[in-house]
Amino acid sequence: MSPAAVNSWQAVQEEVLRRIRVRAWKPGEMIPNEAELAREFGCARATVNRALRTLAEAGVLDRKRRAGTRVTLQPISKAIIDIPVIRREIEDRNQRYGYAMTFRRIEPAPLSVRARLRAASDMRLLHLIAVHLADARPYVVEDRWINLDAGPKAEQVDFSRISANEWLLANAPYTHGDLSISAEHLRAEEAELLDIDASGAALTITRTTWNGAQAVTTVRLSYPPGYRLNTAL
Amino acid sequence: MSPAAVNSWQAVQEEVLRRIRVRAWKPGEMIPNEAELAREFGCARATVNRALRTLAEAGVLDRKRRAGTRVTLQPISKAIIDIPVIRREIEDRNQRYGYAMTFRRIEPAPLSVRARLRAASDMRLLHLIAVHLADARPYVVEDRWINLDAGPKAEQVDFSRISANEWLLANAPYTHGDLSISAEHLRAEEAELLDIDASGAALTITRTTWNGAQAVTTVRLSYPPGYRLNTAL
DNA sequence: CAGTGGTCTAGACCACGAT
DNA sequence: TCGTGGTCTAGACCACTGA
Repeated sequence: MSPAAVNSWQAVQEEVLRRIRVRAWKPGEMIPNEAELAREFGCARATVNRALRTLAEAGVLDRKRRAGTRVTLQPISKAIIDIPVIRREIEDRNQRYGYAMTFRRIEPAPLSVRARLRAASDMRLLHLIAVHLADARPYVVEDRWINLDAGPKAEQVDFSRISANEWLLANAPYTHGDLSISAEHLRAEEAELLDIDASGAALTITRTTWNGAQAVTTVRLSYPPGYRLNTAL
Repeated sequence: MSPAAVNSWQAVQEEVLRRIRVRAWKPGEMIPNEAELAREFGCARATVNRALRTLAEAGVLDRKRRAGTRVTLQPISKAIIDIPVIRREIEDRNQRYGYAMTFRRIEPAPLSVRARLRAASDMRLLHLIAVHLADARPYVVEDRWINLDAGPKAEQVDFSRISANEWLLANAPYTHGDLSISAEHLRAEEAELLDIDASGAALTITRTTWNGAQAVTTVRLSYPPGYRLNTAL
């Protein structure tokens, strides 16, 4: 009656997914507990645990102590978007990477930027604008503010030679951050840097990072029309 | 000399992250192997394994059998974006959910849609356009094609009463899919449905799902200007 | 308060792949 | 070839929380 032993956690996961797909276990329904499944599959409970825990992280199952495990009623797809260093993003496309800084000044930030950084008005900020190039063609515009109070070394760095993107990664550790994706009208100067009509819709990624309570940097990346972020489900 | 026992995998993970942040272990460098760390921390190797494996999944470490574990040279941030059912997305914002279908026809698909579905020209496709409302105001436009060869029941469903978004989730299982995010110029009819100026930039999510080799559905969600996808890093 | 998932342990075997 | 991470096991204790 019982099937051949299913004794790898991937195999358990596959079998569980199969039962969910064929509606043997329906959305919202409880499934047997770990000990029971371990007995059925002829494997250790830890193996079942690994399989079910991973499915819960993926949003397929809901698990609660004492209450047991049930199939998620309204699964939330989790789209995992990889955000690589820009140089690498370009080189992975087999294009030649290039970079040009077009603006650098220590200046007071506009309110919108101060809000992102939760910054007092007296925070010393370095403002950089740069273009990243793929095969000598504009690929993305980077508009960045760096908190000099957090890492004063940044003031001495020659950002016309190394991109802030890379320098910060290697020199400014952060503990956490947030990221936001939106569609924006290209600003005139960004359109000019990207060498396209000003009429386009730009995919924009805004990222702000912190080291403990201290803001490190905030950056706004504007990609030209046509750019897509892709992921598998 | 050795610290108090670090015997939860989260504690091990914290300590490893701390060492990376303070540059005790530098990017590109090898770190001690699992057995050694287990000895140092006074815990089982499985505990160290769980901590390091999770960090590798997060892109902080690179692990290879025999070659050992090293700190990732250029970490790829993985932004995890939750894509909930639209009804839930709206209700989670404490707004009242509403829905209106504005178009329904079985018709041949344009080339762009056939390409997404990898569809032959004779595939029977149901085309739906609908608006989802938050507090009676347009929230997102859904432009969907459903493969009737995959689930013929869809032809009988009254999609003016239940959104395809929800019906498919409950009735059309899929094994895999892909998702793409881009910024698009709003089409005139979409702008009208969203009740805004046609000049805006729309964040667009395109999702296609498959059941085995068979296409299930493809959908294009167009959000009005100002919409943001957020995530923590 | 009792049943469920969450985790840790000590030991074992194995797959991979750098050398 | 052989050291490293990947995984499985059997058993144990614990934290949470629903009944």
